[in-house]
Amino acid sequence: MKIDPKKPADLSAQIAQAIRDAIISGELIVDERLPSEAELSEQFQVSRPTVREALKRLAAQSLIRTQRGASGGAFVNRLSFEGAYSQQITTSTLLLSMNAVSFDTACEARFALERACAPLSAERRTADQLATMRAEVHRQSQPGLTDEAFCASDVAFHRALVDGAGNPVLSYQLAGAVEAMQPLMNMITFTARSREAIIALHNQVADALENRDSTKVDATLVELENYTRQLAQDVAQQRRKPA
Amino acid sequence: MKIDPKKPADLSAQIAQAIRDAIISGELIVDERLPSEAELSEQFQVSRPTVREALKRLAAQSLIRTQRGASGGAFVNRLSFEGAYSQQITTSTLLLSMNAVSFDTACEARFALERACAPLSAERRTADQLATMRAEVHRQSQPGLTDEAFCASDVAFHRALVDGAGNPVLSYQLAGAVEAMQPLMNMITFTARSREAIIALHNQVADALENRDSTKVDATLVELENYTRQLAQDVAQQRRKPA
DNA sequence: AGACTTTTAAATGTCAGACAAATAAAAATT
DNA sequence: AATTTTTATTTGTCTGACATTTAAAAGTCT
Repeated sequence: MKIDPKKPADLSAQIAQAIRDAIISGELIVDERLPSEAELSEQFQVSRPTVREALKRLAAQSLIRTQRGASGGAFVNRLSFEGAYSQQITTSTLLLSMNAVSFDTACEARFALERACAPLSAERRTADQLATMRAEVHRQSQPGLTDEAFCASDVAFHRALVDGAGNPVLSYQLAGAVEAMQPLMNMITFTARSREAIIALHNQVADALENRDSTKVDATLVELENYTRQLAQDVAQQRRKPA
Repeated sequence: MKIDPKKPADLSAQIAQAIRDAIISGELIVDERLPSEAELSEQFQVSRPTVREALKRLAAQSLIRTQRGASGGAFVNRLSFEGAYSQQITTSTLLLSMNAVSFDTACEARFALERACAPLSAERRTADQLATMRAEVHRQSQPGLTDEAFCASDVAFHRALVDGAGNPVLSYQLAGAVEAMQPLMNMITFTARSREAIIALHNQVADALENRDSTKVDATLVELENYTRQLAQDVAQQRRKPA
């Protein structure tokens, strides 16, 4: 972890990469304390501000945390699934908005991934997760709900479905795909009738999961995907000619 | 983007979050230039090193890039799918290794996601992607290949399969799941016989994709998953009692 | 006037040294 | 022995300076 050829790019980036490599390779293990900023600046032969910039880079990726005080310092973080969600969601959201990903493309990806979870979820979903889904469907049926709140509840419903698979790796990967859709979904105006249709399909999904009928879950998700894409298409068409 | 309550935690983290929010909300658009470090330090009423630490945090997430010189500065990055891969893979890899995710769990997630791509890939795969897969299978059959090289080729094969779906969102989400498995796969010793079996299954997948037979692709992926998990189980068992 | 060279100014990258604040351990006191 | 005080360590922040890079402005020559 000492390598630092003086030729190329920013020192702070190089130092961050060196420490990052040490973490990935296992040279630095979870909860291990890095040398103090003063020691690091000595070790890498750079000033303390430069070391600090490197450490901030790592902190931004949740690879380390810092603590002030006598026995403080920078410590290697245990990267948790929960903590990785937010970053994953931020990145996914920006990817969609900055690259002008079409609603269809995002929607296709989302439902393809969700359907991948369906068989596992039908097999393993807990009563708790089923109750969460029922509760969200109930919320969706409340009058006076804003479109944003409806979408948020939709996301919560689908996350419960995904979590039902009982596989943290799947939940992590899916979080980005499901949550990143929310800004796109928010562009849709949900009429009373379209909400009714979606709620009905959500209820069918919940019913099928309750009966552990994975075939039915899959079929209903296909229906839901088609309906959602149709809805988005209608909204887009209406915007083109509002008359 | 001016809010900065002086109550709580690190200033550089707060400033980074304020700028991050501005980017996410679209207040700052792609390729737009941020105010100079001097201006930002004035605007936020902090010193330049503090501003710089904030900017380095954002640079670590590829949200901005910096350029030196007269008309240089910090610019909002377009977050590209390609660029997001590496971060996604790094995070996924660390998640698996730091949380002691079992081989079975990771394997299950990976194949569930891949099977989600299979129907789309059967429909849309290009001749080019098929050729890539054939080439990788051929590489896998070469004698004298190290286990690492075999695994790397395996990853390349599966990435071509995923890319065949022609959905960049899917490719992005799947990259993490597929590549993060590599360190786990590398722990397996591939005998000549097991390589033969895997290559045969890979050929079946390629054949099915060539015929656009999504049912066959799915069935073969299930076989491949079962075989892989069995293989890992055997290795684990052999390690427990090496006698 | 036009093409080339030189200068200049603006911006990031880096450094040095200092002080503030938090925190845990050591020392002192009750 | 328990509590309080002191002390040392470490991160967080500030100030000011210099180095380096780069594009545009100014100058120079043909």
